[in-house]
Amino acid sequence: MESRCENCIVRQFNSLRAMSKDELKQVSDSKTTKAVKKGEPLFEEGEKLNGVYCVRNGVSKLSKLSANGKDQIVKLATKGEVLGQRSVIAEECTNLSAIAVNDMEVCFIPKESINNTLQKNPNFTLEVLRHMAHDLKEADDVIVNMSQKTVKQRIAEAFLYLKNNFGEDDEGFLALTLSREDISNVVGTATESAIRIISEFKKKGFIHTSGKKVGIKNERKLLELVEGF
Amino acid sequence: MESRCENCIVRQFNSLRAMSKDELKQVSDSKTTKAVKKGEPLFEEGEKLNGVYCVRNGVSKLSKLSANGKDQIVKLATKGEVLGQRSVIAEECTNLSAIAVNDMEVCFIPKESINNTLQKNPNFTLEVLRHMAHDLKEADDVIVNMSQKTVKQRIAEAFLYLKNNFGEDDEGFLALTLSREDISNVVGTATESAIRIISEFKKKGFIHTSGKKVGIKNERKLLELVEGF
DNA sequence: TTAAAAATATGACATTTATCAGTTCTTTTT
DNA sequence: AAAAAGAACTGATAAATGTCATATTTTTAA
Repeated sequence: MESRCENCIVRQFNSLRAMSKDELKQVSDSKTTKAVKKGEPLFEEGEKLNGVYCVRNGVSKLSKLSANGKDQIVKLATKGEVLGQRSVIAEECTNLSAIAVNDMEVCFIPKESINNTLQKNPNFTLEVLRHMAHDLKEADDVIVNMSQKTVKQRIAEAFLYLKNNFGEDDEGFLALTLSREDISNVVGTATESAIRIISEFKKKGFIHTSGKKVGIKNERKLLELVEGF
Repeated sequence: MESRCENCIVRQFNSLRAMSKDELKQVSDSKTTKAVKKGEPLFEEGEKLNGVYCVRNGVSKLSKLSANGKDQIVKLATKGEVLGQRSVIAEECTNLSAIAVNDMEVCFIPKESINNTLQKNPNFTLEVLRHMAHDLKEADDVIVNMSQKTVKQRIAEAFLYLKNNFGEDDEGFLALTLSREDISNVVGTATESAIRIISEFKKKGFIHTSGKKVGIKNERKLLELVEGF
């Protein structure tokens, strides 16, 4: 397993690629690698972060607890994504919890390394800015989906999203397996409602399931549903 | 009316305050001031923007058209806010429309001035980044509200938001008057549903109205409602 | 391997929200 | 000032979603 950031492939996907050799060396020297087991938190809502987490492997859900006691999953972050950036930059406590959806391997980079580069290397700052601009656009889209689409449409969309972003395994099941509860927390609905709609999709032949695993059988039908028939 | 950015008070509220004197001079020389009447667009979803808009006066709604033909208002931007930043930075078309809610005065700043400074002045870039980090956090909160709160709670919250961010007039009405349709587009519901709930609030003595105008009578009750009794 | 716990699933029912049709009030235009 | 257009409002009803109770299956731990 390669442990120098300079040689890490993951870096190609995130803003760290805009760092100079020296800066990268410094990050590499100060970083620590950490294994996080499924279900364990990287950090929790309200914590003050002393650095950011670069995901090498596995998937993390970023969620926020609502007043009614339910978690809302705002984003699923995978290989290459950097978590905690927002709160390190704004120097605030995190507004989100990050919990491993499956076993993960992450690198923790102390905020000093980040802040230092932010102040000295405009290219890096600009790169981070571009990423954040992208995240903001995605967040706007989520807002519109949440408020204008039905639960059925949101679940159909979630399955298509999972296929496009995480792919399928050999047997044609979605590579990222989420519990029914996680699915309901992604689309913002009651777990029972999510289960019911999943059953309906199964009956209609849009998907097939095996335990928690879900496979897409009729992508076109799901797409039509999302678009509103 | 002062027309040099160097002396513009509005600048204190946004990232332009991190510009150097020279940079500000350049922005001031290249900017154009524009009056936008109530209901007119600053720009529309899908357009390619050649610069950003700095709001001097008035309020703009940032919205996105959903598949079912309804607008979702994602944000209300007022004095001091800079619009179009996200799409200029990401070099993409806007994902949102900006329409004047009341008569506005805005300055258009060509993207060259912005991009130029972004590449040369890390302080400015960092300042923009901080603002965007803040916007992203707010967007996350909106996602959670949209998916976890009832329409009633969202409307109560909207009124409190309007009071806190735009204040009240001499007679105790909310200073920013929105049509019932705009309110329903902010909270993501049918206009009739919004009207019905506004009537209910009136009956219960939480608010009072006069035409379109809404005044908050019992802030505590509204707050309790938002928190879930 | 078995018992216990947790997750998934389904039914019955309550609540919330959307839709449609129509009325009244306000604003704009003539 | 009257006519026309657009908002605001209300009622009836349908559809979507949440809640609670309970059964079944799967996973975990003893």
